[in-house]
Amino acid sequence: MDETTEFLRAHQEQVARVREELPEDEVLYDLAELFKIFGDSTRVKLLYILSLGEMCVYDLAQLLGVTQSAVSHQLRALKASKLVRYRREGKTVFYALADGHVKTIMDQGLEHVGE
Amino acid sequence: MDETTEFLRAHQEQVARVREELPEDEVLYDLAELFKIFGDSTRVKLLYILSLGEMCVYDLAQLLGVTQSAVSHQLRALKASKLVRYRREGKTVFYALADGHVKTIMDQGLEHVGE
DNA sequence: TAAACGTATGAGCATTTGTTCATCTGTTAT
DNA sequence: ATAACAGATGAACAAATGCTCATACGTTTA
Repeated sequence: MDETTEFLRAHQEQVARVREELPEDEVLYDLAELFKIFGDSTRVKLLYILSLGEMCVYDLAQLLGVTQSAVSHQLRALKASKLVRYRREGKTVFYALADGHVKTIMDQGLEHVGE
Repeated sequence: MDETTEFLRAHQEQVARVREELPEDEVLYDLAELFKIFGDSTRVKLLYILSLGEMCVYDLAQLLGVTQSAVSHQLRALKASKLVRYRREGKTVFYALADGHVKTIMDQGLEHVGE
């Protein structure tokens, strides 16, 4: 076996090994979908606000400086990803983080960007 | 002060308090930009692969099932975000994760999606 | 029951994003 | 020197995304 062939074989071997260790495509797809949620400044801001406590839609819109409609649309996405929960109190709906993962993920991110 | 006024005042107070606790807009913007990177299945897959060890562009393209060009474009984004580092060895360039944050963030995410 | 209020949702539109194709740069081998 | 190879980059295009506007829904109050 010459050097070139040996080189190619080594590559193929590594590729094959990694392919085995890789999670299912679907899992990584879901992972990307999750992070997509955090990948928008309106939404991270929203999530950060909710990490400080529950809040109603109107106040969220005020804090974010966008339409009530826009917030509502975003909250819908967050609900779909099970990142927030909500409770109704009369005409008002209060949103809050669904669990601790969200804060942990944001904190790790903030550490990376140097905060 | 009637009930309605009191209700409004309480809202305003909470909004004001949260506004103070909120990080700079720029920080949250950077945070979103960081997560945007993870919010694409090609890129998370890429990052996951690199978490298993360094690898050259060609092999990455093979594993991801996309063009060499596409991988190169993505790696460029990852470099810009300081998520990967690289070293040249002859004609080949090997990429690897820049630091541990990346893996931590992905692991938290995987935990959330239930893996 | 009708008006008012907070929230949700669909349509439409402008922007952003990810990919491929073609081409260019840089390194090695003949 | 030049051909061959690994990777980088710009242009162009299709698809996805986030916003606003208009309107619908659910709850409360007059």
